[in-house]
Amino acid sequence: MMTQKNIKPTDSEMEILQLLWQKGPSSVREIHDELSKTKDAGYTTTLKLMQIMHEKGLVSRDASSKVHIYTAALTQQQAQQQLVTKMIDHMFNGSAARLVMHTIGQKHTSKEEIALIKAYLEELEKDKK
Amino acid sequence: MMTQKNIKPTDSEMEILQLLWQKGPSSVREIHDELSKTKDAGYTTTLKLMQIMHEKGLVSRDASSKVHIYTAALTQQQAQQQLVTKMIDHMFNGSAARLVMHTIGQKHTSKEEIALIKAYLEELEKDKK
DNA sequence: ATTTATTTACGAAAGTCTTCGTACATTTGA
DNA sequence: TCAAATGTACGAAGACTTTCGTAAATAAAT
Repeated sequence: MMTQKNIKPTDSEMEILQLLWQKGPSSVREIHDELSKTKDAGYTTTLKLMQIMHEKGLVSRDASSKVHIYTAALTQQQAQQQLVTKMIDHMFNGSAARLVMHTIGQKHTSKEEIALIKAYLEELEKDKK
Repeated sequence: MMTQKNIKPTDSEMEILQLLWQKGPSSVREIHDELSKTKDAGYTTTLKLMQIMHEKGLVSRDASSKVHIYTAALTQQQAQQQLVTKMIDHMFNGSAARLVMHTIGQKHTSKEEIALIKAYLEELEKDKK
């Protein structure tokens, strides 16, 4: 059996996935209300997007009651994984280290954040020993 | 004066930008030959793409001779920056540390890569002291 | 000089994404 | 009960992307 086709969410679909991860299984209404805070689109637009996402297998839904409830079909982990991997391959020549160093090397990475990373690295080392 | 409109390259445009960064200023022919190694599209398709990229301001070109020479209008740095920033904002809740830890936490990040990152962090610390 | 090859310009088809209007079904509540 | 509100389904328009065929200009070759 082949692994689920690698469907790439569009930006709009991504916004909806974000909300589904954040709020858990939700109705179109709930997603739409949240979405309209930052975006200007009609209700049926959101509905249609979510229906298409369902066709694509990006979300599953429970249609047992009138108000259908949608659930993300990917974990946030999986989606992040795909994006990061693609980014490393295409933009950073396959080197995770380059991505990391590029990211850290930005001025808006705070001292606290760097400390976090360092702590994490040290944890890693401890485990390996 | 407002900063150059934030045009987002499509995936196809990104492929061409990659090649322009890699090979420097190039003709359509050069880009197309390289592109066809991994992709199957006609010459005029590549041409059209690059013309559109020119309209969008993603590339500049020298049309003084018959064979136009195209140059990326963004540095690779700038493009990486945009992508990484967007990713951090949208997928990692604004925390660069989370992106970094997620990236390192993948099994295909080798010991050598991790060592590189550690060395980099230590350099950073030295500079700050 | 004239044919051949290479290149740009242009337009249009096919595909995808986003948007919304309209129709129909179901629930709510007066 | 039956009108109003809310929800889903569907189709189609408009925008954008990708693709390529054809025509016209320029350069190269014989």
